[in-house]
Amino acid sequence: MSTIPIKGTYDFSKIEEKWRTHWQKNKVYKTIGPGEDGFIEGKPKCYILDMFPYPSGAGLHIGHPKGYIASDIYSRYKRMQGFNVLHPMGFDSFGLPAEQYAIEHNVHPAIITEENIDSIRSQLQFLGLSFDWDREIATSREDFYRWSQWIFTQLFDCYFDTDDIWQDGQGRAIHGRAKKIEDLELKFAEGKSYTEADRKILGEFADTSWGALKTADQKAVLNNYRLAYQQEVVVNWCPGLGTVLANEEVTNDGRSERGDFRVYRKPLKQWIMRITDYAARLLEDLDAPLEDRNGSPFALDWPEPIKIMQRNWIGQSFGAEVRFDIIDPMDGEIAGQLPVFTTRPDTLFGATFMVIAPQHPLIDSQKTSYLVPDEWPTNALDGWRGQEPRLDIREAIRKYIDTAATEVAVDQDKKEKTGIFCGIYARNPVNGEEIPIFVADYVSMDYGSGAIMAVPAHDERDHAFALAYGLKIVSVVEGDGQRDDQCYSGSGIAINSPVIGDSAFAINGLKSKEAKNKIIAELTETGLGKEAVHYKLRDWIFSRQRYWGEPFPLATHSEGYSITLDPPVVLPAMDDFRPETSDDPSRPVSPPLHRAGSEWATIEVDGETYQRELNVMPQWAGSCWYFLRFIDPLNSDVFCDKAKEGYFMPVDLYIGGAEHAVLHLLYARFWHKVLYDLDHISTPEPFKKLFNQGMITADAFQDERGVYIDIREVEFRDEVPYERGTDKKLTKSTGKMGKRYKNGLPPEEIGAEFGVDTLRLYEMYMGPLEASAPWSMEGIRGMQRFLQRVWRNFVDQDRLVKIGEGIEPELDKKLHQTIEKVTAHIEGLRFNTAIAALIELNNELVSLDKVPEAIARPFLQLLAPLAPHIAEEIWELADFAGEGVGMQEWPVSDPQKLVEDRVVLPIQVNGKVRDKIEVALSMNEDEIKELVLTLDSVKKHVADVGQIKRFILVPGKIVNIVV
RNA sequence: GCGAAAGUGGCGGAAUUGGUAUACGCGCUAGAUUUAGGAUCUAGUGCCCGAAAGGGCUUGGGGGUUCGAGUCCCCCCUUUCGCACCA
Repeated sequence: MSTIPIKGTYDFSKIEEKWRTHWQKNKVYKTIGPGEDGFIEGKPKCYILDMFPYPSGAGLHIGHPKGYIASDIYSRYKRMQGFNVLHPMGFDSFGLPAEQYAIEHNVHPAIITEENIDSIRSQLQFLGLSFDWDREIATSREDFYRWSQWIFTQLFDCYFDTDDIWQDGQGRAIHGRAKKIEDLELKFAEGKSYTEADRKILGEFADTSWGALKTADQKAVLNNYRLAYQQEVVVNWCPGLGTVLANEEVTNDGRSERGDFRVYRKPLKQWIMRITDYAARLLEDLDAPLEDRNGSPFALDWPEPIKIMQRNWIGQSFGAEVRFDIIDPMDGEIAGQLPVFTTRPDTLFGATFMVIAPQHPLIDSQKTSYLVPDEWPTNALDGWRGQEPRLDIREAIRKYIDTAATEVAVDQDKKEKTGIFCGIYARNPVNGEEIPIFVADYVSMDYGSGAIMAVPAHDERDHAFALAYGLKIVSVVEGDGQRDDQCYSGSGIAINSPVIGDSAFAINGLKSKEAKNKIIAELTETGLGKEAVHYKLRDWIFSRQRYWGEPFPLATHSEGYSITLDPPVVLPAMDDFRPETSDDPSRPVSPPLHRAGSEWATIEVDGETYQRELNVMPQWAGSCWYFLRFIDPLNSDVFCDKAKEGYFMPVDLYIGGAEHAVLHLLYARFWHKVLYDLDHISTPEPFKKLFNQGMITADAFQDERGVYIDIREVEFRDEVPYERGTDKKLTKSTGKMGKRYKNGLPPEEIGAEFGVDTLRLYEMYMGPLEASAPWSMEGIRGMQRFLQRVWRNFVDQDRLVKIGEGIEPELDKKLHQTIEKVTAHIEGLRFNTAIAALIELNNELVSLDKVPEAIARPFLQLLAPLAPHIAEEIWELADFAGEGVGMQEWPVSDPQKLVEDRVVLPIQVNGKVRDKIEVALSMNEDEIKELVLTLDSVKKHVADVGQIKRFILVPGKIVNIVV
């Protein structure tokens, strides 16, 4: 085990230590941007970004840096190609993980976060990653989060003008853009009319002109437009964590992803981001030809599966909004209208009932729209009365609503449909038929209008409900594979619908698509509905009831409206930063900043008293824009200098895990577009090329109680795993590397045993970067052997380089083929095959006494991005000129030397390889045919020439004789 | 249920537009060198039959297109990931 350093052997730890120190001390990888000393005008840039880590207390294991190694190789390669590479690193240090860790270890997050950052930074430096550490940022530092707060004020002080259709440099028409809220105020002052939502808020002042409104009422209207707005919404309240969670932070069985506590639905006033306004643009720009403000075109080069996930998440669907008249059960008059969204307007004639969500205002007894009669209508079937048919109707509905409301946020596997009749009927606009309205929890308030028209013959859910409640099923579409007793949700031909002459909605006999168009046209004509587009995407709840996050730069007036405060709003130092947790979902919500005291919470602005906002922002806030701060991290005047931003953006390569496929990437794109609309930045999208690296998986071992045993405590006897020194047999499983599974190894441990260059190479050699692959302690030795062989090929026992003159033409050809391959493979992020090509070339060098200089230089250059320490060391020993191999120009292959003049041609008979011949590439078909037919191996299978049906020659590739 | 990705030796994996399947590495076998080696070097290594020459088979399974299929088309199986009453 002991490595006695024999003179001249490859002493990786000394070499790596030496170069690591050299790079850091001399700031070799410092990036110089526009306006800074030494900036070279006209030098092309390349912005290579990693998804920054949160500074966990556990530190990094060897699985973490896979993506960082990849981006480092690419960065070093691009530098050698003459690019001004920006390759920064920072820390996502606000948020739950840091706070939870602080709570567990009873240390203040402000302290533990910086400690963790220090240790992770040194881990990253140990790996020889070429970050420019002068640009380090951390989202929890005041000089960073003041700008997160500033961006929030931008979102607060703007609105999305849907009516503005504008053109980008490509001439593409874009619908809607963010504008300053003052523009909207001006429009109102000039007489812009209020929307229905505005009027609702204004109540008795709905007809008052803008100028005559009180400030509070004006602000209340503006809240309807701001991209960051406040609203009481039903949220996922997790008393166990003492905070609200985003939908995506809640698991399928209604528990918190972090901590595994129960989550409840609770109405709460929250700050929300109006991301839905950007749904169409976020969707469109995934594939659109884009252009930055310097006129350079680009398009998103993202993995298709990630684009698909984003498309699904945004969930655009086309259809129609149809308004059904509601009939007041008391007097039979039309009491209002119930708008529904449907993707199948062609099935309107099959709508036999309607369903509304439990939160729908029609059945909210507190609202004026409440229409539930005081008795069960006589024509209501018994089965329509729900679980407790004896209850009177209002009581029964109230009970049903209550149950639905308190139920765990997401209810899985709840296939059987429940619901109850509301006692109210609606009139189908296309045929005047009166149909009952049910309330059921399979319809949710936050999609569409919270109400649906139910077409049991052609919708699975409606079908199930109709069967359970004995409702009419009318088939109106006839299509392939349809069965009488089942619902048919495909398209086909309209049936059981009016024929021409009977109705304006005559669609009988039309194909589904035509029927849709006709219905939509007619609905629009008659004012009963219109074409509509809906999105699954919801607005983004932005408040967290925690301590360790950005405070909102907001304060609230006693009349209820909020104003922005100038950042920074410094997070108050608090000894007790813990959230108030409990098991009781009904306890009032009180964020930790409550305890900062009224001295902090109360603030005076222009002689008026305001209360500071006590929620903080979610962890996403910092990661929505951190890549912009890297460009200009020390600027204290603006979040990012415009000239620098214009030079470095967009990010050319963004490497990170696929777990951020939707949320982080969608949120960051959203903020970016707002900043773009407000002309703070120059690109409509932040990340040009995205790449998701795969995981490194590892075996994990559990004892019979299911307790994980540290992999270092596992030993194998006859291939059976045991806990070291005991008779305890263990069971093996394979999966994610992590602290939980006790199967993660720290990079320092592997680096000390095998060397950092070896570790880097092995992680890249394990397979394609995007794939997951299992760690193997045997496999890594192969890479160590490779580097040892490189060392021995170049350096002798006395630590003298073995570099010579001259070069064999065959080896020269091999060199140029290798340059060609390595360049293409690194460019395509296929490092595994790049390394394989280098191994092949290196194996050719083993038999030589001296490596020709004409090979040595380019070989070390090709190796430098992958294994930088050893490459630098040999380059220095060889006394090659320049400031190190990493500063050399990337080698270029000579196309002349790549040309093959002779080629081995496989000879097939009936598709089976029977022989191989080496021929000059210049030989023509007749010559080859003549030659091939003289071969014994061919004669054996081709009795006589007359049998040959076809003679196929693919020049330079293959010969196939068909007999 | 919907959507996506993947399935190649004992193992990790390679293979532009269909054109020598198994590059490269691990492991294994034999030999060399060495006091020793988890060092190094050389040779071999997909599977089956065969002493050999040689032959047959092989990219999850089954069909198809083609002179020729890991690659294209259809059906099925398995694994992983994402979404999930979205009207």
